Amino acid sequence: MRMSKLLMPTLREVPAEAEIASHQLMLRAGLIRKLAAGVYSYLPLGLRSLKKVEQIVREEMDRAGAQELLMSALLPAEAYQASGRWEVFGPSMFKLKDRNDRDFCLGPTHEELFTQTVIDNVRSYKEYPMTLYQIQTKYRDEGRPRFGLIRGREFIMKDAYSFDLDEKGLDESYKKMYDAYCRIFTRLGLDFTIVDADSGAMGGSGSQEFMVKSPVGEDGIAYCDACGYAANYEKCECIPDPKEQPEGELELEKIETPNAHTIDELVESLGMEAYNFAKTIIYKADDKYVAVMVRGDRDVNEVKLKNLLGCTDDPELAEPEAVREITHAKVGFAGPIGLDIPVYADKEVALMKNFVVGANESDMHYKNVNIGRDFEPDTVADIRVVVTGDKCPKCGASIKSEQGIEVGHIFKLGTKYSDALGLTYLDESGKNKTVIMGCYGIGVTRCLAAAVEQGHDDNGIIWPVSIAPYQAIVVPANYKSEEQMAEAERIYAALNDAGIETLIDDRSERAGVKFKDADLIGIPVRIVVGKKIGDGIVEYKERKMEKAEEMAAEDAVSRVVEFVKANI
RNA sequence: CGGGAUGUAGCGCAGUUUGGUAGCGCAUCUGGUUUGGGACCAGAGGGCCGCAGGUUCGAAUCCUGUCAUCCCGACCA
Repeated sequence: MRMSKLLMPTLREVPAEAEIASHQLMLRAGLIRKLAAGVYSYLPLGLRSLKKVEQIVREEMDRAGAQELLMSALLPAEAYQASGRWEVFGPSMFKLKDRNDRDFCLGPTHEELFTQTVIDNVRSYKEYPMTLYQIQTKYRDEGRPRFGLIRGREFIMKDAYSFDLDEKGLDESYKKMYDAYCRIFTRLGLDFTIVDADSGAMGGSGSQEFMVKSPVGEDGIAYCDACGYAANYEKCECIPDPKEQPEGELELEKIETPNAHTIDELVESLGMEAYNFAKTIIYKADDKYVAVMVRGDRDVNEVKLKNLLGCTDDPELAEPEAVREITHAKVGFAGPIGLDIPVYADKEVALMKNFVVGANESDMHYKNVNIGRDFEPDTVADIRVVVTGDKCPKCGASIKSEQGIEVGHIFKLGTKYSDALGLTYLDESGKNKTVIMGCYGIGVTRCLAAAVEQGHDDNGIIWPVSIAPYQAIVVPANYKSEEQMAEAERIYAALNDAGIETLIDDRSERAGVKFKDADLIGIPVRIVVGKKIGDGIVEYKERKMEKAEEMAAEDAVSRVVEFVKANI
């Protein structure tokens, strides 16, 4: 491609709206332009990279035996009504009406559609197992789109769904997708981590996320260097840390704690450590109230709580009025003693002795509280959030944490949608059974952003060869030199003939401008035709290299071909 | 959805406190000089100052409303 004809509006200055590297660079390099919050157009260079990501995903899905199809993005409401998700999605679904006042939406995800497609079109159990996928644009009206392509309202996703006759089949289908995902992210040049993820209350038997470690990631990863265990923060199992506990049981005491309604204030006024307290927090879950206890220096993990309670709605903090009614006290003085709602205590609380809790009376706390003597929790379970330094649940070493961008998620769905929509089959003995599903997503556009987030320096993007918009660039340093231009053209033609996707910077710009742009758009390898062309010498430089190397033009061409073939 | 900030030329910004006919840098166009890491000189074009009301002789500037964008948090099938 001739850059004199290429729509590549690079920006020298950083657009004010972009906060993170990938967003800034994708705008500056002329890959994307914003149309509205979380909605972007792809310009030629951006589209080329996007198509390459899609193609890698497609090749690996096909290799794994999945079949590609394509659903509409515009969907009638009925598609989501049977599963209840027309309501569940709420405001995050883009809803619209047609001219006859019929409800439609722009599809946020397609479990129902795939399930229905299989119901309508698969006739015999002999057709299973089957995995179907599509690469398609999704719409979610996010409360807060941000970070460019990392969290948009319109984005491209590869979603796949497996259909199996039994659990064993699901395990096999899941494993195939797992392997395919590893290949995909490796080919995309991403440095990724696979973490155990929450599989939700609907009883899926497994779920893993593919994370690209990055400080701008929105998900927390807890991991262990010693044994390789890694889990989503929400999912990571917590090993109780007993701290030192006093011997014996002291006498229960009610003490005045005026206006001390936070742990910090209690620590301050009583001169004790946060881990001598137990917080009691009133949650509302599906219109029922429960009390949740964690140690003073811990936080409640609402995902674990939700799974424990098995509620449909996410648990949320009870309204202040409800708290006052339940505890007969101001907010901040709730405790387990004398409460008439179920008490769920974290495992760590069960290990505590002579600790402090709210007294269910304004400005009062109990001191020297002991489980068994003063109250009995209805349930003891792991309901806190993991913290750095916790013991690894697998090997006991110290847990570390990092942020990650979720680029893929694989999930054993089970029968949630096949039950809801009635996807069954008759087995060989004529018995009616439910098809077991898995679902597997990859954020295609997000992968593009993640690749830039992971591959850039001060000068711009550093694309992996596999998804670079072009693989090589030829730069004649002085456009007024006929000799340089002619030789650049010759090299450009040679590279194209060798099957290398090549740009030639034939613009009448100064050399500095061309170098800056080549670096900014991140082309993996560059040949500069300069003054030494009289002796047949050009410069060869990979984007990652510090300095260019001089060599004969022919050698540079074969070096580029070699480099591209080795790194694709 | 709660908290905060910002909307002025394609991009980055000043001007708003104290009302007086809109400015700088980059980019664009023309001419000239340059030509290996975002050149220089001279000239030119480009604005419903987010939008709608209001106050005023007069509003980018003051008041009210509204919309949009970004940041922190909540939420994220």
